[in-house]
Amino acid sequence: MLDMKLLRERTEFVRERLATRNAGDETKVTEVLALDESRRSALAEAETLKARRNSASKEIGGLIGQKRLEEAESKKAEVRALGDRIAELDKTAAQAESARDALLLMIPNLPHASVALGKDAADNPEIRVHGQKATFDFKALNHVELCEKLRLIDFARGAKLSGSGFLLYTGWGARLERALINFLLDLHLQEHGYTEVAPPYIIGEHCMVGVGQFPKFRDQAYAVQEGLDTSTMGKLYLLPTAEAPVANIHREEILAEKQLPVRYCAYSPCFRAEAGAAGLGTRGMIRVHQFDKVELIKVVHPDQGYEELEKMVQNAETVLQRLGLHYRVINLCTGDMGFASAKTYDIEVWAPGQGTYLEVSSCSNCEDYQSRRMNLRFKRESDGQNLFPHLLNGSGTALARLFVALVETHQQADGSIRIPEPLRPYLRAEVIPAPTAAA
RNA sequence: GGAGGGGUGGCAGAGUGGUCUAAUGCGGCGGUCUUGAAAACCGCUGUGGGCUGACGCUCACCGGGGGUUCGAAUCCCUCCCCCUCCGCCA
Repeated sequence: MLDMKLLRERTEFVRERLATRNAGDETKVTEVLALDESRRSALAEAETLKARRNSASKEIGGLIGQKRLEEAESKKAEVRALGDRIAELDKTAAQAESARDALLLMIPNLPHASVALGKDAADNPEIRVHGQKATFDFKALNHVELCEKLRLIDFARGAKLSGSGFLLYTGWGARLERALINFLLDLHLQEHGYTEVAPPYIIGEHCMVGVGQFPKFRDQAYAVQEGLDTSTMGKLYLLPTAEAPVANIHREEILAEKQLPVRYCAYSPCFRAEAGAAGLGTRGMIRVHQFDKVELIKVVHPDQGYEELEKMVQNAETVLQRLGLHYRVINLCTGDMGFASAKTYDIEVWAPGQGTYLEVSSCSNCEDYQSRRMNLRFKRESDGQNLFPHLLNGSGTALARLFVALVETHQQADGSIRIPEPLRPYLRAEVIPAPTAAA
């Protein structure tokens, strides 16, 4: 969430930055400020009265100690009235505070000054391009055709098991998925300096609030329940991304400055309800309810936030370069950015069979927006101050779409799929063979 | 699922209604002594909020929330978490 002090002291600046998102959030500012004001005035009065009560209570203790009981009783009567007024003011302050905070949680992060202004995806500037669109001297297939022909994925039986939007990987398909996961993890651990973590896949609500998924996107998550006990419904959720648990690892902690930067890398499946999403009806792997992802998370000193963001994008790009895939990097404009982010790069890989670019990575610096929500701080060595670190997250990368780009790009005239060199040790094969007549 | 025990500062650990402004020990930081170090001694050592131009003043926090009381770490209610044993189980 945003810093209340910033809202108070630079109100117009906050309004202007929020307005660049084109989501109308700037209108909430006035109300937040009003609630904050009523909280503070009630608090100031309550605390003055509490100071008076504290000293009076001490006197009463003294009087009783000296057996001056009558004086003590009259003093008690005097203070009793104070208590009522204090309770009233405390209640006012608490109500204003929780209303203020509820509203604050609904206000997105301020876009960084370097982010292009714009309304939607059409306004996202392209930052750089790597490689070229693959061309074929035979009739190239799309990934659905390839997956069916090579029996990489059994779409029909996946749907039979769990409904549409769920995939059953089979044979080489399952092996390819697993090889990719291991390739990605090793790359980031061994070459990019990340530490591997393996988080729970079912996580508490506070994790979702911490990263800004909730309260706004509650309808997009799968809520779980313990057995038939409906009272447990909604206490835990299936993770929509490993960002949710991993970014929360150090929540409510005060890290030593020398612990920074923290760099985590985690594999997890990701579960998305995709309620109301247009594309889910599409056949194939582009938009599904469950997909695998290797996620990158960093906790860094605010001075290094943007430097580390650039490195993170490069870490994700390396994946696509090693796999010989054509991609472009775009910068999300103010109107297209995620809720918690101050600046986001998307990496889109070319999928020849689709004839489009597919988003396989989204790397964001959320600055102190999430660390403030989860009360994660670090102690600055020079003066002992507790500061909010920058929290970064990026996909390194999402698997299902990577799978699509890979098979569509590297398909061969004979129906096989050539495996890029760096992936071969993981798959223990140089090609996924074309189906034989017997199979 | 059943039974029991517990949650207090960075850590250990005392504290069952009133100088708790939380004892004591350990650790950490600074100082004295020393050629230097150790030991010893002395001092400091949590988080957040409010008010103030500032020095500062003040409030809250003993797992979370609520209650009783003039006054709660302490009494009551409730929730959460941890540990031990039993049962079931990959």
